[in-house]
Amino acid sequence: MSVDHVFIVDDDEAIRDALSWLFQSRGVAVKSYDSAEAFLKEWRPGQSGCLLLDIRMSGMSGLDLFDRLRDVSSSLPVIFLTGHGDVPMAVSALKKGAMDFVEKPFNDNELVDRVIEALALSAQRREREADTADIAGRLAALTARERQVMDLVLAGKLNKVIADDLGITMRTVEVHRAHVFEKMGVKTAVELAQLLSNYRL
Amino acid sequence: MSVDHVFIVDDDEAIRDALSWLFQSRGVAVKSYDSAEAFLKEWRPGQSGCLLLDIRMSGMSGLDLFDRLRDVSSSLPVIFLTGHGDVPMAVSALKKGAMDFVEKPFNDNELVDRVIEALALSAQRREREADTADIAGRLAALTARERQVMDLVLAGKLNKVIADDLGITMRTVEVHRAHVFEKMGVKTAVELAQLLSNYRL
DNA sequence: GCCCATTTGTCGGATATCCACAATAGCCCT
DNA sequence: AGGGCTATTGTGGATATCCGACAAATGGGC
Repeated sequence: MSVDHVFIVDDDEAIRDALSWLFQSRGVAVKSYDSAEAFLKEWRPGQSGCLLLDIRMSGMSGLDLFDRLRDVSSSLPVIFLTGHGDVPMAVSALKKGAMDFVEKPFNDNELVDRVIEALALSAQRREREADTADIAGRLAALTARERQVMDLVLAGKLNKVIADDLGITMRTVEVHRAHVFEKMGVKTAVELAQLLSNYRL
Repeated sequence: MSVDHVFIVDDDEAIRDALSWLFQSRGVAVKSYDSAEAFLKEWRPGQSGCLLLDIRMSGMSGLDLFDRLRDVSSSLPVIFLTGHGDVPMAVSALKKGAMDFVEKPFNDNELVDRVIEALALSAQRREREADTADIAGRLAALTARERQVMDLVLAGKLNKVIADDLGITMRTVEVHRAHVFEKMGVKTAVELAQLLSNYRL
């Protein structure tokens, strides 16, 4: 099983070393990068962990990298580190979904706490995404007709009504309905509703 | 129908006047207060609108008022205004759920846009809360036994199994089930599941 | 005593579930 | 072209479940 890493992206070697030492001494695995580009080269969506991101860097800035990650719909929690941040920058980053925005020099213990929080969040998100992907996969296995029937079942309609709506026999509806239940791994319409309600959004 | 107001809380009369003029000229209703205490005296939970809150005030500070509103679980969106804010303060406010954190001097158009966003959010929250309260009310009307039966129904169990679990007759379960459906205003178990899935959390 | 919650019962119709058997159409692969 | 597979649709019948109306007994609280 892959351990969740803290990804450190900072062009200042002294900072990288200090952060690496800090987290490794607390038993948290670390990977360091000296630029946003270097991180992007290794990063694969789906990896979970926590990104510690310096804002001011030569080349791609931390904010640019953040936007890029949002584009690929990464759910990686991001904590910004900055030496010369201002209020509008912090507000903008947080409103865009950053987990935190910390000024250097930072308090070691607080930072570690935030990172551990973020790692927990990331693991939780990953789990949730795995569930969602699982559901999505099962939904994709449904045929178009089965999907239609399922939607009507979830609308609380009776098989007879569904048959009318689709212009087919009740018996056919029953077959589709049974297939939907089988493919989705449930035994009743209520279970199906519960399953989808938790993961549709 | 009550119009959504912008509530301005600032101890600087010049700011209050400027903001009042700004919003009234854009057709947004305004109520001004010269202190957090004055606002709290008039404020009733459930009112929707948007709070424009100065941080530095004599007496109760804006942050104190914000915390107080959170305690009474107010869903009023809050936009902080500040002349001398720093990054940690902004970060803290946003992480606690403030909608925005704006430094003076502010851009009129941007502020108005944010406020209009906030008013929309507030209206949406209010609607959602009304729905939730409605559901909560119906749930409260259920007897203990009906609630038990409902939970088992939502677990996808058959009446026969529910009867076994509760040590009562199937017929009795049917009666409770019918009462639950009637009180919750639904006709099928699936509708019940849909209803609760959207408002339970 | 009255109201309500809880429990139980019967009867019958409407619905849903399950199974066996069967047919048509479209697809991929050989 | 032929064979296999899936999706789709159909029939008939047996069984289980759900639902509504009518009825009634018990116990608690006002």
